[in-house]
Amino acid sequence: MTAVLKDPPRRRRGQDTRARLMEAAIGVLARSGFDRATVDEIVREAGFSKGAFYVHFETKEDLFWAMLEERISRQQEAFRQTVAHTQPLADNMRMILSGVFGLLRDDPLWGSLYAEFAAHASRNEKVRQRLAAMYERWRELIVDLLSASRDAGRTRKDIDLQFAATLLIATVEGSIMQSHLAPETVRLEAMLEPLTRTLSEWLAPD
Amino acid sequence: MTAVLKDPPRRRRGQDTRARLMEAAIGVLARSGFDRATVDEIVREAGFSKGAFYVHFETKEDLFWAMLEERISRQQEAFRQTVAHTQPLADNMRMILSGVFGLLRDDPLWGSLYAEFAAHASRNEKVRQRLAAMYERWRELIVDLLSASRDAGRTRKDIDLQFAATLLIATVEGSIMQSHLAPETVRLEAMLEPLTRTLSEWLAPD
DNA sequence: GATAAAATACTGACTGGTCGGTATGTTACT
DNA sequence: AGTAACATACCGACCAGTCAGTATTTTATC
Repeated sequence: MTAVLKDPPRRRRGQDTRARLMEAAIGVLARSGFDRATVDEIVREAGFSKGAFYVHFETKEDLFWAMLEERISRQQEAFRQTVAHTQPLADNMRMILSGVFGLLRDDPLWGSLYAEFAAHASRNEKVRQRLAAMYERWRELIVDLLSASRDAGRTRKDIDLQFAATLLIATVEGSIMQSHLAPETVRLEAMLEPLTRTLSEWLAPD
Repeated sequence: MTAVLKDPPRRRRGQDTRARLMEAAIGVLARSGFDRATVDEIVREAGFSKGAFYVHFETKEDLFWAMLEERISRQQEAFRQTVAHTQPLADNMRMILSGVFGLLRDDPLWGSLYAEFAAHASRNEKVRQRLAAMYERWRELIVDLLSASRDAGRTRKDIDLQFAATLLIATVEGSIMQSHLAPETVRLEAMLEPLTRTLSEWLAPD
């Protein structure tokens, strides 16, 4: 029963209602979590009525899916654009990290939302698979990057690329997690340079 | 007088009840999350009635706190015991990692529970502070360990210990995250050795 | 060491409120 | 006039928390 997403209705009246509902939902979901977030609150914040909501989404769960997809595709797009093939690996690393960190700085709700996604994923097999696929895609992108760098002699050869990619993701995600939950002691901005240096050194050939 | 027809193994009362409620709650919370988990389901699973619940907990939120505290203290106790001061840093590292990983393997619900805690923390300032304090405690433990190792000349001196501790935690937590959400591609057990080696090499003096 | 009284542990029906979803009506656009 | 977008009022299911009563254990009294 793959819940097919409703086609966005053609925009007729006013602005793009669906987009405004989703934007409002970001705030409400981050503030209250999926279960506590009420449809009434979302539509109120977006300046619409409940009826409008059910024109654009079949259920509340449907909205959740739409948001997850939207966030994932946006983030991966940003990632892809960042990995222009700057030559030195360290520069690439710095650009990727500052890209990701910047996204979080500009949109501070993302951290809460991601925590919500993760929690949902651990109890909902479908969501979990979607997040797993996202990880997989990231790993591919990173492996490609490292692979090219290795072929150019800029990265040590005695390293398993899959493991390296997993470790890189883990490091970044774990750092984000800590800065999200303990911002008074772990500041992402401050970690950019040391992280870049550490990871680059690790990957550099002797 | 005449023996009342009651189950011979009389239920122990009080003390035991609270523990059994909490144990049942672990499963229900991991499965449904805090908001969807109903008190009725928890007490049913524990074999009690709703009234019993409210003898031992003031609110559902109260139960959540109790569980958070219990998990944190248990994990830190395990950690403290693991860091017996085995001499080589690599061995210590391996023991710590396999300790943490083992905890997760033996109790697979922990991953879901932690995701739940994190999600809650990002919308509840009190919970967030409690988790932040937990991170802080971990950092202290790790800094102590590294500090001792450095003094013994077993760890490079040109490294900021706070940063190193943050990075170690991030790496481990991020790995756990991935293996939790994408177990088909990231297996914790398989990461034990490479992780140990990588982290040890990074910290070792040239 | 029996028994009553008090304290404690637990039961489960009930309530008051909440909220996702729907039914039906209204407005704007073609 | 017909249709899609939106509004509003409503319903039924669900659920945290309460409370009055029951069961069991502990303490007090003789």
